[in-house]
Amino acid sequence: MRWSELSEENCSMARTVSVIGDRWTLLILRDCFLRVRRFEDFQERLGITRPILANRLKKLVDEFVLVKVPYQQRPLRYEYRLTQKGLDLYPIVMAIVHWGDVHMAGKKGRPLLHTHDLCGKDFDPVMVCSECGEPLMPKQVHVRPGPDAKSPRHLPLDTDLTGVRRTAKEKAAS
Amino acid sequence: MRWSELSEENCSMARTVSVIGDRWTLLILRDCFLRVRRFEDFQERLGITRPILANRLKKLVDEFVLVKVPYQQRPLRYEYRLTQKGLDLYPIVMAIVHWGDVHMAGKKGRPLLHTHDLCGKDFDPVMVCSECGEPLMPKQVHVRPGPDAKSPRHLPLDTDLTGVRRTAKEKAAS
DNA sequence: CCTCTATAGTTTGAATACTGAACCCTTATG
DNA sequence: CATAAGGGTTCAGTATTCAAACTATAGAGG
Repeated sequence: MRWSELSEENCSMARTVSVIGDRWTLLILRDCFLRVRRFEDFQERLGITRPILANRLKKLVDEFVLVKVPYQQRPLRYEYRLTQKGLDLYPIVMAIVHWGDVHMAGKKGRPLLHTHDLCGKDFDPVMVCSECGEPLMPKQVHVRPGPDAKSPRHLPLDTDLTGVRRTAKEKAAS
Repeated sequence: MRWSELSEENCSMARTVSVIGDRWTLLILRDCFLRVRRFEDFQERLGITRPILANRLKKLVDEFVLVKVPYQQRPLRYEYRLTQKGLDLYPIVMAIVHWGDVHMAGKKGRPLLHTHDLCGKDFDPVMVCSECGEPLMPKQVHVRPGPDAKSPRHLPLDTDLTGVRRTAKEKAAS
């Protein structure tokens, strides 16, 4: 499967991954949330090569995750800013950073702390259910086909979620 | 920068990305949360090539995100299961799927719905502050150096977060 | 014994993508 | 006119990925 085909998959994860599923893109987005906005700054901070940076920024602009905004005339120069679509990536970025804080931190602790202006405290991000507000546990969630369900390859419609997989033999028998 | 160097960066995002920052790895993990566990099943569902699948599964096992568990003897065969470290990736996966649902869905709606067993309702994942429980907005969060802060290249310690970037000239003057 | 099937990989050569270094363009400054 | 800042592009060499075929283990059937 090619990158270009990924975005046509009938799966929200595949479609998102077609936009941000690349190590450099994720690191660029991290820096965007840290208010980095200019080509030279991204390049210097990330240690990314210039051709790749140009390519990734262009892709993010094409996907409306970033916009180019002029910050000076003569010579005309642009900076890259998150759109609302880009700002909506915040939970993804925070979830990734938090997992790193918990599972990949060295002995000295975490590199960065986050403070919530609303309550004034250092916090961790927690993912909760929009309906009941309880933290989400993978084993307490199950999936079912939505209005746009159809891909036989990407929706496990014939998979029971109890963990008992059917063998080819069992499938053939049914 | 090489993949191998990424994991040594002084940044939780870079460290996490060194483990999961690859389109195939993310898609494999999605399937793990859908209870897919065997090589042939991943291969068929994802349309991934066999060498890459073997490589990515090995990497995830090396990182303790997955474990190989034998499910039969003679011939000895293993399946891949999420460890606790792997289960902790759930917020990342849910955040990615949710962004796709909101920003990349077609006209027909979303491919998959999620039901929360605790409250019985279809839900969206929401990221909240661990301290006050309010939903997190990027503009209401600021960062500060943690106990393991040090990388001059990856911590914006000299960046004011108001969006006003200093030019090289201004930096030189200070 | 011999072959076929199931499962889980490995090998191989061609196609793509990434890297590092250098170069290009515009305008301002000395 | 030379140099610098800022934002890219070009190019040759290296690394990754792809598709298809091949290997390995062991049970089932003849």
